[in-house]
Amino acid sequence: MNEQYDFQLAEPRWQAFWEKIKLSNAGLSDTGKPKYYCLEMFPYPSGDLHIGHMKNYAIGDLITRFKIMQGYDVLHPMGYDAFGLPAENAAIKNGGHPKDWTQQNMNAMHSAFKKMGILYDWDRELATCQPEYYKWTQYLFLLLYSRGLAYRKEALVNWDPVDQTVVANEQVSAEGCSWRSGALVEKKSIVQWFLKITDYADRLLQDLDRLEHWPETVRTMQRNWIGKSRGVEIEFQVTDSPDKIRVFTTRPDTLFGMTYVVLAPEHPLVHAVTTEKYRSQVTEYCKSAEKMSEINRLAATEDKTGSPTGGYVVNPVNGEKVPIWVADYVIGSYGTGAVFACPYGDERDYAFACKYDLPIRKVIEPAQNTLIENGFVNVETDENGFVIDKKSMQNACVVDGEMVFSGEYNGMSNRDFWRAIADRMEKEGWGKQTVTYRLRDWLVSRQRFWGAPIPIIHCPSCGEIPVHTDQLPVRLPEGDNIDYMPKGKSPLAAHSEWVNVPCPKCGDAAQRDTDTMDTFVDSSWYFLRFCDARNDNAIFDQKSANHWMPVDQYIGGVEHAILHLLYARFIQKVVHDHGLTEHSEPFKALFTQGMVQTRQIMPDGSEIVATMSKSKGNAVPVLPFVQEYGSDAARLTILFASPPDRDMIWSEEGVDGSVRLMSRIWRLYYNYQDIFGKMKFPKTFDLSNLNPTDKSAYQKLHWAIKKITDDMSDFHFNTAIAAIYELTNLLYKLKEHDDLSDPVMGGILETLVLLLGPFVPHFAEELWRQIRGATYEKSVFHQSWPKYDPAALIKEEITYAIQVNGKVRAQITVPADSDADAVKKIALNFPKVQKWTGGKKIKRVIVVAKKLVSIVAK
RNA sequence: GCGAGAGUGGCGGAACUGGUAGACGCGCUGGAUUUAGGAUCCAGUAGGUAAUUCCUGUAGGGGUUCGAGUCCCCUCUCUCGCACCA
Repeated sequence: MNEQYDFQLAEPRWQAFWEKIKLSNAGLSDTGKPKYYCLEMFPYPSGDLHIGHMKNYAIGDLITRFKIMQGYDVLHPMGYDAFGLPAENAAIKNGGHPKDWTQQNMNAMHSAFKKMGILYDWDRELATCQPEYYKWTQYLFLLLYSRGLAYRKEALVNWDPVDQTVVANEQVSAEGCSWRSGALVEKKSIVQWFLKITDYADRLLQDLDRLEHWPETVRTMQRNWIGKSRGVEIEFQVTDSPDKIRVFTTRPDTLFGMTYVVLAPEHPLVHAVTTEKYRSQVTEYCKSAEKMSEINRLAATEDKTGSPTGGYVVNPVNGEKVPIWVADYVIGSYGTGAVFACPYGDERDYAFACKYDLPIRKVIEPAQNTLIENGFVNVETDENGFVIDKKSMQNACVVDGEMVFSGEYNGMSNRDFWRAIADRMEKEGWGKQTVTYRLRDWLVSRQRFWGAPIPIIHCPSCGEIPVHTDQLPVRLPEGDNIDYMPKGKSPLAAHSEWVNVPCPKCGDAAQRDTDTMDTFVDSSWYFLRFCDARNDNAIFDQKSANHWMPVDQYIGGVEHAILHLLYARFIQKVVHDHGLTEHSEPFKALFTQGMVQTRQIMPDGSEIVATMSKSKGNAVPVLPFVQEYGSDAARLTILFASPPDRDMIWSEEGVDGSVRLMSRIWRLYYNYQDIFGKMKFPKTFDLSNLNPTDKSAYQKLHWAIKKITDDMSDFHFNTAIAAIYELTNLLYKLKEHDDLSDPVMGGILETLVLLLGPFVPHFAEELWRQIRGATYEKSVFHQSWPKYDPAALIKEEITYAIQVNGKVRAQITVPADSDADAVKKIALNFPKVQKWTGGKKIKRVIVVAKKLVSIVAK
């Protein structure tokens, strides 16, 4: 054994060894081992792995190795989310085909993964840009199409002016910027492909309750994103017109308080209800509203604008005529694009009514004690319930109460009235209860080149014709005569020999659809493909999918809480409904790791903290770090630095501690190398036969086994590593004692290697081989994870803390089987305690078993 | 504005259902060994204090309790998500 551990030698050696013995290949044996599917979100092949990636993949590898040692048949695959704009932008900048740039990056990442020693089943490696993969993405699209879940329509969509393509709602930030380019999106009306995720809204919502191993935050975010609300749809007759305006509301109980109706500027009836007198004003308003939303969707909150139309509707409950307004605080694409306004009970309507001096009618008398809560001030009304001084209200009344000025319903609680009026409108036929979702259909067409072509042919006479599945994949053109420059249309459109094909149905001249799919489609099913990655005849084999799915542990960043995770759940459900898998949820447990950030000093001297990513230019690559300290030290540092779910600001400080720990452990084995090979070490000991030194070493080991095993299941890797430090520190102390015996120390060192395995795998493998000798051929990861000896955790003596009047004043150590009275007696007679109780009357003594004694003295 | 989470030494972070706050690590200080060390080992390290003493301390303020980082109320700060969703 060398005096020092040489990671530069050991790491490649054991990486090759693991590959040779197929340690990372899943499903090889029929030994009846239970399956375990561990998956990290696959990366976009941006070039090289940075520290943020490393954190993600280190966690996956840790779990994988831990589960292998626990006797599972572990599936742990890796691939690349390889379609996407950066490749295309690189092709524009440097020439060449996006394919080549992507392939280069994938090669670089593949070798980085290997240098990190992460245990992947490389036989299942995939890249979404390979025809062998996107063939099945296209197949999936056609499957959706055949089930009526993919359709084309013209819609006002989010246009990214930088990337020259549309993006989905989910892909636009709250500030109105595109998730990729960061550009402010514009609104544009284009014919687009959509996936009907709204059909699954309710199931996506309900099944969230079943995902008990998902973080609550992610479930809440998805719940909010789906945004289910129960309400009613009411139809209002427009006066002097056959038209009816349908509105959606969750507050039909405020119907008597309706004083006007509002249409969104893009509502189809705006022009029909507008009278001549208001026509030019309304047209002008709609135009400016459209422009507004293009310029800044943020602007609106305070300053609501609108215009009367001159039209009126009739309130079915009291026959009153109220004016129709058009205003952009109503969103065209949500609900019916129209609302009835009750300024009394809705803050937005209240603000609008104040601005345009529209009447407010009181309909709910809040209970006295709820008045102050909302800043609402009760106000005087005239005999018809109209508020006399609007401003004096200060705020809308959004609390529950009793109905007033609501005809025969006066005195009813507003909640009861809600149901009563809903029943009545259904009976009388002017309204019905409905459910509305915030979730919209998933817009999947992209006007760019580097994605899976949408496998549809447009024929002038036959219309949309899906490409026959045996004609898949619809391959992207190769060669270097392609102009990737974005022009608002996919570069494919300019490639005439690609576009022009005979119609599969009639044979006449037809054109391929030139859009490509959103890359989130590619990644919404890759976990299924991993179950059967080399299948040329089917998207995946049902038996394989049923065996491996669901993913037992999915690991990735929170940034995908809505986008990817919602899409993947949707696709899994579709595939399930199609009979391809028995599971309707893809990810049984989800762990969202915190992001790795960097601290940057800006040119103006200010400091910013930003998530590490290549596109931000602040990515710290892993390879130099790994080359300097070794993969094991690198991951140990990252895992020990903070709990994995917390964001961390990256710094290399701390790596010295990891290196130090490993060399300390190495020297421990170096010192004891003579005893290995000479003797066989017992696994457990009878504590009563051990001397105090042996005993405390043995007890600490078993404490550590328990601690590490428990922490591992809770993803508390930092405290598990702390336990390794503690054990090592104690062994260093004890080895100076003469009575530390070889059998005990040998047994501890044999077990410690196993505990190290998931954290520093190369190092552990090297030590294991050193212990077992050069002729030994098995991996440490074929050893089973150690179990703790419960007897070692039983304490014979217990230290009690003694508090006098709430302050800790002394400690006493008593035999573990001492009863409360005995402990109390010792405590009260303890000199240090008497110093504080002397001259006082003992009023109360509380003994908390195995913990402390609390004395109250006066 | 709404929703979620967080605030503990110089720093990263520990602390199970209320029970000795600061585990473990980084850094720092002192010592040992060494030709030398950014190697190794030992000791110390929340603040105050002469003290192996006592006091004060988990963003701030109140409360419950024998006992509060942990539970309750109020305030402040930060992060994330949604953002006129009717």
